Amino acid sequence: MNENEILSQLNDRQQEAVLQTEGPLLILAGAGSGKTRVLVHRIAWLMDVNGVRPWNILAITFTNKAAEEMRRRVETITDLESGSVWVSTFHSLCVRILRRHADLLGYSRSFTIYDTDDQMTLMKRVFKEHPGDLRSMKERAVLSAISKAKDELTDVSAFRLENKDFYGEKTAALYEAYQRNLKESNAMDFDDLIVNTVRLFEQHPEVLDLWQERFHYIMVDEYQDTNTAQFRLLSLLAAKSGNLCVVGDDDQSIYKFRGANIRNILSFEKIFREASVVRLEQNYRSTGMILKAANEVIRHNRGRKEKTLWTERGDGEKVRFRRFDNAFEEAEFVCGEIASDVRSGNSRYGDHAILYRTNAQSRLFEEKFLLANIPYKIVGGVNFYSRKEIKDLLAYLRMIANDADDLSVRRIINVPKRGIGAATVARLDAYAQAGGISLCDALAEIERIPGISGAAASKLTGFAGLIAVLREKAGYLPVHELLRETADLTGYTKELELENTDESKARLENIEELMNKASQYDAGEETPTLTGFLEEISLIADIDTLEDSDDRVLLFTLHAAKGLEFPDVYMTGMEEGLFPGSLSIHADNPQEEIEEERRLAYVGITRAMNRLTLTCARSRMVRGDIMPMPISRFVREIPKELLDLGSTGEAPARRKPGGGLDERLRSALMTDAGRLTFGKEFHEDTESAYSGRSTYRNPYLKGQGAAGRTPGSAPPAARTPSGGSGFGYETGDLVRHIKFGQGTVREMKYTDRGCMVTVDFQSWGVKKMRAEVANLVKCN
DNA sequence: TATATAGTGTTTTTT
DNA sequence: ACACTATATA
Repeated sequence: MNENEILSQLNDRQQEAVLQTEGPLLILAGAGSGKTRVLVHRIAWLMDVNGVRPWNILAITFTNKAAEEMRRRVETITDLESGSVWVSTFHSLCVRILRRHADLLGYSRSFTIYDTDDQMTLMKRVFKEHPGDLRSMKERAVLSAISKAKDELTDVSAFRLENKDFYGEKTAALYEAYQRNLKESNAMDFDDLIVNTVRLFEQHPEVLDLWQERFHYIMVDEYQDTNTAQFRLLSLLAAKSGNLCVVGDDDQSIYKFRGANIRNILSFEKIFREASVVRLEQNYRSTGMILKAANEVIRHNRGRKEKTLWTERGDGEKVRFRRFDNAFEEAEFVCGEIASDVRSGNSRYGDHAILYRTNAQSRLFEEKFLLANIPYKIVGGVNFYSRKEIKDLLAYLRMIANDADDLSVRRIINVPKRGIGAATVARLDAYAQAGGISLCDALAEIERIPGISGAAASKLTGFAGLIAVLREKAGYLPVHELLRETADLTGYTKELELENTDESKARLENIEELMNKASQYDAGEETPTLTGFLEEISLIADIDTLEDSDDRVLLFTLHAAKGLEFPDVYMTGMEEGLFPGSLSIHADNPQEEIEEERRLAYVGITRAMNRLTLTCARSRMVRGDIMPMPISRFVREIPKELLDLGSTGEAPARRKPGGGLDERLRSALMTDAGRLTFGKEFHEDTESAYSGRSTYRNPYLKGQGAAGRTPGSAPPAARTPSGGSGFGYETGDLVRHIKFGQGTVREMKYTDRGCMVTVDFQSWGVKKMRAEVANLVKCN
């Protein structure tokens, strides 16, 4: 593109940001103000107008998905091959650098990356090794102290100097032991990736020079969420060229708990004194009502850079607020609304997003969507890669790739069960410790290990042999085949097959899924390697795998939703104690903590393009008991004229505590309203979902029958349950469910909640569900 | 050594 | 509510 083409697509402020290519630049970009657009056009300008070579440009994004998106957009507007522009996250960037120079820091290039679970396992081990009275300390707390230290680039000796009290000293000792263990295992945790890159640059000026020469122009997205270590990294890289452009919004800083340093943005101008500042305040995303609500909420924060977003879009609909008796009804409402929206043809499932504060809240929604056969995807939450069977198999791969990885060896030395007990492992470990060698190395010298008897020794030899075979295969097999061999040769698959329970079947499915991912990796990479595969799955988050093309309702935590936008957004669980969470309300520094929560609310509100709905429950199950939940202060901070309170009209600002008769009547009305939506219309909708638009593919079913039924084959299914079954099937019939597959109807019972049908599914066992929503289809 | 059971604590949020 | 740990038992 030429100059005019690039500039014509931008407003004045955006143009300013693109034209200012030299020197430090801070772009204060409000939510939805087109910051990605600016970054993309800036890259295009650098390349097409200024003639900068693509490989001299580095862009850092918050997620891999954002990186990919940016690369794609640059690709479409530039004349040049943009492939060699580096667009990556901090962590991926650091790994790429470290793989090249790890030996300078005393690591091998095949170092392993430890995730949060691995960190915990390692810390538990460190606790055990550590004599003395650590009983009162928690691994979690120590890990978080260490992580915090690393975010601030505080090494063990500095930590020791800063923390001289009893617990400080203990923590310092644990920090030291933890780091030693990591290094001996040739492993780094997430924080180490950043810290070690900084150390590399500081200790090896020639290496720093190399990379400074490479990156003449550096751009950083989501700058408000960088921590001290990341900022140091940027300063080092940009020290020579001085061309550092950061884009951020202090109002969207929501990762303080992870070390994000809001000072980085508030004082950028002080640190880089000749820095230019550009403000982007025109919002292109949301309607006026939504934007006003967002402005009103964030206005309650002190210590922010004053700015007010505006839009040329019209006011649009008011922000809807609905309150329900419990979380169950809240979920029914949201589910029913989305179902009827899609049925009416106004939107697709993928236009809707459900946001919540904690991952635990997703379960209720999941249940509803499952029963209603609405395609959905929960992003984040229980990580696929943290499932036991996945971690087990990956542990095998890791020990193949990195023989110093004792943590992985320990994990799978007796998995599946091969009769190697704790006592034997302890002796092996003692021998390895004494000789200063890894467990793998010790395995090669079994005959010399004292105390290991004939039986135990032969079992260990067998294990060592197995590993040797796998290692040999790793030399020539692609990753997915190596994975299959591993699952077979170790007997892992066999064991699960023999177990033959619902759970073991699900685990087998997961293993299959892992192999699929490996195949995808093998196919998509120019030079696939085992290390590369392991690295990819450690650094790729759930959100990164999201395909825009598939049409499903998306469920996120508010954190995970950052940087995304949706036409129709539901913010759920708007309750004091949940959001803002009780931890922040009762913190030592409530003001600060609540402000962070408020920024989170701001992020949530500004995700919405056309319609925003806030919901909450009067009572909610919290850790086992039912708690009364007041309406979130963030709802109350929105002026009433911006809110649509629904037909039952509960004014959030003056709700009577205790609830008199009035209140109870209104509750009842509210409940009914929820039911109405859910009952009649809902059923019709699930049918329309079945008969066409849905692209939902059930991951639990393979091959035929995995997709929804073909258009036109929907059953006539009368809704009135009077007389016969009224559902197109009866007791004894073979039926099919989209998730559970085929099963036999055992019982049909009519209650005041409608017809409850009990089905004995072939691969899931007996399930009881509401016939109205189960959408069972009779098989012939 | 492996398994069943009772008891314990735990959670915001994530690369 | 749930997962994880320590303990008792075969």
